Amino acid sequence: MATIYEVSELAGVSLATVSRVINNSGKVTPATREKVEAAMRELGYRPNSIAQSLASNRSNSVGVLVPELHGPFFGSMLGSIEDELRAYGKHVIITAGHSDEEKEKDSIGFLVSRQCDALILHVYAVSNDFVTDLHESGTRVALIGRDLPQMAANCICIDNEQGQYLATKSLIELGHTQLAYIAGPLWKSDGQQRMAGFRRALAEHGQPFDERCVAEGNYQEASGQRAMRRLLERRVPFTGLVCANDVMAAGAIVVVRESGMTLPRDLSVIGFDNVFFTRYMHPALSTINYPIAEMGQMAARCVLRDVYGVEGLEIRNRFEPQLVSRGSTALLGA
Amino acid sequence: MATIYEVSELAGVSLATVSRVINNSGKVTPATREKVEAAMRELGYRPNSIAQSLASNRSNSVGVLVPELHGPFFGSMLGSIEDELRAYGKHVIITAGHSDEEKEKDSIGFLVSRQCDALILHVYAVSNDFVTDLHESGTRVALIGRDLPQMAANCICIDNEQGQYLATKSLIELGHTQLAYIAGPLWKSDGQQRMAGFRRALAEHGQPFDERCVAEGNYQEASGQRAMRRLLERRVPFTGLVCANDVMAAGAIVVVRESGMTLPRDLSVIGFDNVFFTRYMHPALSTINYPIAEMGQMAARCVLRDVYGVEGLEIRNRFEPQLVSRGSTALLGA
DNA sequence: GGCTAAAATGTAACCGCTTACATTCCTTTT
DNA sequence: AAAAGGAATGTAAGCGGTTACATTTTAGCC
Repeated sequence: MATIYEVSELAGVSLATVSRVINNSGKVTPATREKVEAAMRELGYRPNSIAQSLASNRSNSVGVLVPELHGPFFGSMLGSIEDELRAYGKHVIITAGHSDEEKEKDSIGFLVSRQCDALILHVYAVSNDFVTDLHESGTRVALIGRDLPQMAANCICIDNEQGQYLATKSLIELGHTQLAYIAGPLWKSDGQQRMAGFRRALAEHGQPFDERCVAEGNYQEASGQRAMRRLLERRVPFTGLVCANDVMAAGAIVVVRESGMTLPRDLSVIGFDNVFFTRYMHPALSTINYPIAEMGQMAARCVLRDVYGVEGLEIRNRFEPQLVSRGSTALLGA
Repeated sequence: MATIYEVSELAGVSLATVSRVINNSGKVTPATREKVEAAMRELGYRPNSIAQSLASNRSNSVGVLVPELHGPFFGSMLGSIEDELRAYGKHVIITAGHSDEEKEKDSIGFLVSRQCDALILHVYAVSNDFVTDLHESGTRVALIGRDLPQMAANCICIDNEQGQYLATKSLIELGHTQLAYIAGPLWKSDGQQRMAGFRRALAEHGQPFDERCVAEGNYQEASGQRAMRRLLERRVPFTGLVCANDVMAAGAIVVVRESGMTLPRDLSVIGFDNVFFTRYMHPALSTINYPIAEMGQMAARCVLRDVYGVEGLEIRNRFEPQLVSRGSTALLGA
């Protein structure tokens, strides 16, 4: 690969001038600009962005850390982040943290050492303090799914508690008085918040909370199946099932059908997230909309604004969950 | 961020020695290694990987280019690639090409200028010659979904024609004699191959090919819906629907239901890809297994073997599509 | 202890680019 | 026409590492 040196040689100018035309910085006579561009064309020159980063101390790349790459949820987020950043010529380095503290820290370390100009994080395992420390030590961070007062302007979040509350309330309003809940992992903040929303809805409508009607999962499909089996084994009857995410709901429904029930006649099920495949399910899954793509876009815009000085971007930090009623929930007894 | 210079200062050794302990290269006395490690710990030192890349001319990162980031298909692929590479300390830079020639070339250029040690490509728009040129010019490339004789050892592929043949044959064997086909984009090679498989199955079973029973889509859901509407409008009756991928099948099924038909009684539908959500559909979608995650893993292994000299990896270049029969297809009239 | 070879460590050039500052070249002004 | 000032270009010092090669230390042996 040709270097800037060869270009300057061929064009008969100095390194600095070539650099100026590459970066459109400083003053360059149209004539010499043309000479340089011709030389670059002739050599098929592309600047070595590693060297650019090292010299300029910015890399035009932003690091993204998500829990998982597979599955429906984070793909949407990554897609919107890449789209938004790419429109401004920035690029994306992606790592998966697998909700493991070591791995999350390791990934962050990698992204930082990789000179990412900023980080967009959707993390679970790492503590709030770790994130604020990172932020306060000068690393530019946008956070999705957590709200930290010290860096509120860079947090993009949604009210999980309220979302689960809405979901639960919708079933109660359909006449269901016996509800079961498949919770997310209770060591994760959103898992706790969603559980709290479930309980609040029960409490507000004077319904008792029964531990036997709750099973904890880990947001993955198989855990939804296991949770459903456990719920059925306990033989406490219920007519409505609230799930902390769509994927577990899909898993649970497999088990529901295995045991001979029909949706929504024998059981109303509601999920959470509104991932794309919920509308392919039959009956289509009722759920709570979690605008993850839009949230990713907002995180990207935070970065564009704070780090790259792009102006005039509309940014929303807080999103409201919304009920999406579809065929999987129905009036009790209908 | 501390630099190697500060570490050497604090440890009272030279830059070279610090570099040696970082890279475990050359001989270092246990005592001085300990001194250096202590200094690194004290300073919270992390090597600047940009500088390492520039100096050593390798970046320990591999670039991945996929058509899209959202959707079920490429997420699986990215997940397995990241897992495999990460196990060897390599990292992943991801870009989306959106099946557009300019964007694909631009992405490749970026990844190259980013000093990626290798590229894993799943591209559509760019020509075969472009890829082989890239390969022959010394860029390390692993190709998913295309088979180029000049670089067969670095191609990971599957027989699309055979897959679509199997899908079509399965419907014929269930007694269906009137089949419709929702094709993939016919300018993409896999779109053509799948179409060819559909036609071969018809021909082998003495069934005529009727253009009115074919509608072209672009692999996205909405195009599946549109295609289905077109097919219905033409009023040529059919009892079996073959789709070039699962996502379009899911879209088509929405329209099927809108028009009052029940699956699989009134229509048998089969997809292609076996993306994860097909088992959540109801009836679950029959399809052709396309082991995209495994193929991504193999591409990663190609890179590990060729570029990083990892030995003893089992690598498969060619995969066979397999029929997955589920509830969306049934015996005609059953 | 003195000599030598091997092992450990140090020196300095280099990777390809950016950028502060120095220099040269035009214009303009008087 | 000479001086002044601004525009264009050039020079060279980094950015933070790696690595070939030089130098020093250590160890082994007689």
